Amino acid sequence: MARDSYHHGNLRQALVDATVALIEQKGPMAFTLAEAARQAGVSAAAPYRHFSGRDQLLEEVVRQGFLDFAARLEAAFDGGRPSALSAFLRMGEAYLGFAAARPGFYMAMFESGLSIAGNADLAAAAERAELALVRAAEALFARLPLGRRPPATMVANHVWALSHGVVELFGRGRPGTRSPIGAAEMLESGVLIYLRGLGVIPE
Amino acid sequence: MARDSYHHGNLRQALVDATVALIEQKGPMAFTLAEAARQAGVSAAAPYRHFSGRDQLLEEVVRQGFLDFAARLEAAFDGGRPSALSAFLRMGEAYLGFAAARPGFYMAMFESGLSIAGNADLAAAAERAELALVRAAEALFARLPLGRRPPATMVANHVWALSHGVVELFGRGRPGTRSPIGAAEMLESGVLIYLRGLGVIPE
DNA sequence: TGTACATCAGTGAACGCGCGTTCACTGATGTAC
DNA sequence: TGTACATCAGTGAACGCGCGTTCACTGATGTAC
Repeated sequence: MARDSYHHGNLRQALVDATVALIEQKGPMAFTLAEAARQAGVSAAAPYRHFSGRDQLLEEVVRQGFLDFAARLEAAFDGGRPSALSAFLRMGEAYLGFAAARPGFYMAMFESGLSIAGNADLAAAAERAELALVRAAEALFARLPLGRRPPATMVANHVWALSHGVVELFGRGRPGTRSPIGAAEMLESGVLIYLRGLGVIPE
Repeated sequence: MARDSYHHGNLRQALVDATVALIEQKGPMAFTLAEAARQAGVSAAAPYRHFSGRDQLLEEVVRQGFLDFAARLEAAFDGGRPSALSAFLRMGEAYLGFAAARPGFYMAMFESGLSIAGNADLAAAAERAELALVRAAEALFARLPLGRRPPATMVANHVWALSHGVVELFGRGRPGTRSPIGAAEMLESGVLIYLRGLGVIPE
């Protein structure tokens, strides 16, 4: 953290890290370029050597966030081993794990109000995450007869929405009434009921 | 809207309305007391006759939002007529309907970062909405044998989380890839699959 | 290895801005008689 | 119905603040010879 010379060495990434820490502590509304620079031990003008401005720094945070997010989802799925179902549930855990371990990234990605569609890099990174979810859903249906397979994109979207809702409402005690049941159990039970409804889990 | 005298007449509510409109247009981060006052056609100091400050105005918006939200959910459920299932689905529509018709309120309630637990009035209003969901879930299970009824609170939370996720991710095209299927269809299909998984819908 | 010099990555002062909030004030309204 | 007066709900000027951004600058680094 401490500067050992006039040059910082890795200011660009240090600013990204500071931004994440700031958002984690005080929410995405509280992030300011000036504060991020201060946290990185640098003058308020220094960030302009690496970013065109406040917005571009935030975009870089979101981009890195989506890449890490996608990587975690992919790693959790692990090609669907040992079974597509267990891999799918592991992916749900990874979703919550990311939101819990990197709340600053998660908030920047989903709560900062930044438009993802407007930036090609961001859209690509977000799409990689979505693709991981869709592939996992497809694997889940691989053994079902062709005519009985639900649309994988729809299923991926349902599960994403449920996961996101659980994070927002119960992952950080948002709507006053913190649920007695933890977020992880909440998501897993919900996904299991949903998959039973799809006919993926017999009985 | 136009002032016809020195006294505004209903400034308190006009400020609430202006806040909602502002948040709707530019997101919860962009709301400022000064801008709300401007929109209400009043000096920047005037709001202090009705609110202790910026935060209290936002709290009032959230409070009114939760009351309207709860009222809509209750009205949609309508005592579970004609059937608990159709009433439950109607309630899901009402959830999305509120988010779509009053996005300013929805954003203030769920995206402004305001702590609901810290304010007794807000907590009460939010609880009324949650209660409506729990009651609807209970009605859904009324015909099931006692031993086979799922915990209504869990079901209410699952559905709330799914609804919220759908609003956030697909209701306003958040994560880049606006889904081809609309938010309403997305929620209804998800809830139906979930309820089938619960055994509420036979087949 | 040494030197000259271009380039890079910082500094610090300054700017204009809009915000939240306070303050003494004043016009409008409501009430007692 | 009129009048005196208290109270209410605004005004407008002022404040201190922190922000985003620009600018000329300078110290550190890398490279050609």
